[in-house]
Amino acid sequence: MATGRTHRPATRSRGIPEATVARLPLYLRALTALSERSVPTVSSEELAAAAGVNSAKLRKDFSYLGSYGTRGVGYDVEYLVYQISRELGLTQDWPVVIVGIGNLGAALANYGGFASRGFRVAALIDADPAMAGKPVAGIPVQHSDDLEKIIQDNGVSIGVIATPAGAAQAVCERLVAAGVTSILNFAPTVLSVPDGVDVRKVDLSIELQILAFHEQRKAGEEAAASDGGAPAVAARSESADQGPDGDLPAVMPA
Amino acid sequence: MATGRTHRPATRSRGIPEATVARLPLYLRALTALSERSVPTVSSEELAAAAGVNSAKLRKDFSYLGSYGTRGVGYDVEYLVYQISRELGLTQDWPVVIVGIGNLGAALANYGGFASRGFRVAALIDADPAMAGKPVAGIPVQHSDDLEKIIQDNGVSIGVIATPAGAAQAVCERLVAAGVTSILNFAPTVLSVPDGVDVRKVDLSIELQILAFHEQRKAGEEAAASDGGAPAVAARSESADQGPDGDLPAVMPA
DNA sequence: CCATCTTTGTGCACGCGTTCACAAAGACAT
DNA sequence: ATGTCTTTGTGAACGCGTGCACAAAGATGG
Repeated sequence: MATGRTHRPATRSRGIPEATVARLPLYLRALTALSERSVPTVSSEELAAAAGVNSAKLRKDFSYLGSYGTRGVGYDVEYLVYQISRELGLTQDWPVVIVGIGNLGAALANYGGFASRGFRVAALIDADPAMAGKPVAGIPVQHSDDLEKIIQDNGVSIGVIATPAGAAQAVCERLVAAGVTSILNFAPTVLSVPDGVDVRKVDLSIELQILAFHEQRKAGEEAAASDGGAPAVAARSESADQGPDGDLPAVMPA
Repeated sequence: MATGRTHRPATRSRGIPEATVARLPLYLRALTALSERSVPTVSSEELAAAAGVNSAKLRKDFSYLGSYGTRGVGYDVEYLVYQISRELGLTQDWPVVIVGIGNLGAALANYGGFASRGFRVAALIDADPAMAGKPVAGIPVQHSDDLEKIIQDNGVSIGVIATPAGAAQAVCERLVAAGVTSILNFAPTVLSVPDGVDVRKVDLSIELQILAFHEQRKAGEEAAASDGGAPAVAARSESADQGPDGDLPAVMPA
C-alpha cells in the first residue's frame, strides 16, 4: 500500500492491475522453489496452492502477462520465472540505500533476501557521526551529509527509510531531491512526496493493531456463542508444501 | 502495504469493512499527535490530510463506528482517540511473543512502537541454545523447547514469527497448537493455518519487487517519451532487456 | 486421424471499496 | 428566532478485483 499522495489514481500500469503486480513476487518465490527442485512444469492448481491463492486468480494474473502456459500441461517453470522476473524488472541491478542504521536498519542491511533478487545495498547512511565508517553487514556506514552525493554516484533510485519518525519526512525530501523515485518507508509517519514518486509503507504497529482488532472480535464472538454454536477449529485450508526452502543466508526474512 | 495477508473470505467483522479497520490505526496515530498538541477538535478535512487519505473516505470510515462528530465543528480529538482505541481493542493488554531472535527479531524486540499501544513483549524465543538466557532489549531469550509453556503461562494470543523461512511453518503450528490465534509473519513463506487463525505477512523482498516494477515502468515511460514514442526500456545497468511488450519467445528453456 | 482427457484462458456476474455530491444538523451572529 | 455558514453523515454511482464456469486448445492414446 503506497502511502502519501503518491498513488496514481488508477493508472493501470501497462495494463497490469496493481493487485496482480503485488502477487507476482509471490508466484516468483514459489516458482523459484520449484525450479531449485528441478520441477519442469507446474499446473495453475499446484502453483496456486504453493502461493496460497485461488487458481482462477492465478491464471487471470498470468493472462495479463501473456499466454505462457500450455493447455493440458501447465506452465514451464523456468520460462515463467524468467518472464515474471523480467516483468518485475529483476533482470537488472537495483542499487538501494538504507537511511537510518539503528536496530531495524542494521537488520535490513543484514537481510539476505536483498541481494538474492537484483537488489544491492549500495550504501548505508546515518545521521550519527559516531556511526560513520563503522561497518554494518560488511558495509561502512556513511554520514548523511553526503547523502546527495552517494545517491548520485551510485545511480540509486530506490531508498529505504528506517529512521525515527521525526526524521523521516526530511530524509524523504532529500532523497527525492537527489533523484530517488521509489521509497520503502519503515518510519511510522505519512510521507508526502511529489507526483511520480512511489512510496510503500511497512508499519509493524499498524499490523499488530489490525490483528488486535480481529483478536478482540474473536474473543467477543466466542463469549457470545459459548453456549450454542461450536467454533470447531478444523481442517487446514491448504497443504502448501514448501520444501526445506534452503533459502540460505543465516539471517532473516523480510 | 505493507503486506500481504491471509484473508478471511469476506466476513465483515462486526459490520466494519476490512479496509476501514486497516485505516483506523492511521487515524489513531494522527489523532494522538493532535492530542499531544492539545488540539481539542479536528475537521474531517484536516484529519484526512494528516492521515494521508480522502476526507470522504474518512467520514465514511467513522460512520461505521457511529456518529462521533459534530456538524459544523468536527470531531472531538480525545473522544475519538478513545473510541478508536476501544474499537481496535487497544484498551486491553496484549502479551506478544517473538519467535526467532536474529537480527530482525532483536530489532523488533527493541522497537518502541510495540509497547506504546497496549502490546507487551511477553517473551523472546529462539531455537539456538546459545541464545538462551541472553538478554535482548532487556528480556532474556528463552529456548523454543518451552514455547508451549510460555504461551500458556502468559496467556499469549498474538505471535510474531521472525525465524528463517524453513522454520516458520513448524513454529507456526506449535504456536497455534499452544493457543495463539493471530500471527504476524516476517518469514518469506506462505503459512497455512486452521480456520479461525489470522495471519498477516510482512515481506520486505516483496515490497522491493513491487517498487522495482513501478521503477522499471517509470524508466520505460521516460525513455519512450524522450525517444518519441517507441517503448524502449532505458538501460540502467546492463539490461539485456527487450521492450515492455517483448512477447518474443525469448529464451524458452527446453 | 479421431476420440478423449487435461488444463488453460476468459466472459460474466457479483460484491467490496471509493468517490461524489448533497441534504440534514448544528454553531453562531444578528 | 431566524438566517447564514460550516461540516458531518450518507445515498448512489462507478470501478476494480474476485471467482465461477465453460469453451477452446493442445496433449495423449488408439
